[in-house]
Amino acid sequence: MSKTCQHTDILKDRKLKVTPTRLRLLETISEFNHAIPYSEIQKKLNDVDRVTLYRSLNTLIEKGIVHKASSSGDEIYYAICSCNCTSEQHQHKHIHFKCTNCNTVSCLHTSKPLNINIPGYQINHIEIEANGLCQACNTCKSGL
Amino acid sequence: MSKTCQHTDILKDRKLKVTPTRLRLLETISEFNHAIPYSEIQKKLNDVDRVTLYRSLNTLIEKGIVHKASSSGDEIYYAICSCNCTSEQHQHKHIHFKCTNCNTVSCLHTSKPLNINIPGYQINHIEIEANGLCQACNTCKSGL
DNA sequence: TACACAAATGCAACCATGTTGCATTTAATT
DNA sequence: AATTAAATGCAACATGGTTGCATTTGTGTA
Repeated sequence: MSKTCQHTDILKDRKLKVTPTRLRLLETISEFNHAIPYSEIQKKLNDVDRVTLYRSLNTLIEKGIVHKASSSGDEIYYAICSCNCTSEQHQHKHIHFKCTNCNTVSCLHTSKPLNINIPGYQINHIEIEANGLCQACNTCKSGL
Repeated sequence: MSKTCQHTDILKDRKLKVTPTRLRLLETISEFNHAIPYSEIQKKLNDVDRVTLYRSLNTLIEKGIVHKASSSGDEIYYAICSCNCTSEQHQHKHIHFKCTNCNTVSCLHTSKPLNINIPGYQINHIEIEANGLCQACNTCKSGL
């Protein structure tokens, strides 16, 4: 099954119309090897009105198809949800990691769920953002 | 020693001129019980040019006097650095917690440092943001 | 296949904030 | 009190979020 067909199904599953813009958006985000910065999305879809882009992105996020990654830094990054996300709630059990060397942002899935407990507090949601050296850059540097 | 004197010293320590705007900024941020949202700062210093506010905040952050807390949500929150932060690096070992009931953002210091290890990666910095119910709201709700 | 309708898009417009340059003012040192 | 580097205020521009509305388009149905 082609990537486009997969994306078509994803949209239909969420009762969204299958439009060229949405397909291009999904392709752009999923083709990118890591979480994609907004500027990159805009570059790839520069012929699309920015309001449409803004609304399309929001729709994909609302429907649990895409999520924001690493909003801390300069730019907002976006990534395809790997699983289980619905309109009701995004369920991400991963860290958003930014490599300070190659400047890529990626979603790192951890083996054991990160449990943080603070007496008296009820914690509903946790976001973790980290930076440092990614596997490739780290290997490279230590190898030389 | 008065609060203002303390702030004066903080500024002098970092070789910053002691100006009314900076003192008011520090007072505003430190008087607020929790991390203060930008809109609140602007409200308190509405007679100050927004560029000056922008630059003053940046200066305080650069000098390790103030840090951003919870940039994830709608607004950016600011808080006084509790310790050890320098121009070179902010050293925060705490979680930024947003209460979804009373909408306050606070810095929670954890007893044991949160260690996250991912094979192959070199992690230099970690930001943790959580939301849920703060101590006050949690007690309130469970008590009734 | 054509129609109808709700949804998606494009455009105009507005707002908040980030950012820079430059002229003016001011804090701190002599 | 004078000097000077730093801080401030203002103008201006850029980016991105957001809404309203008219137009276009995808999709289910007759």
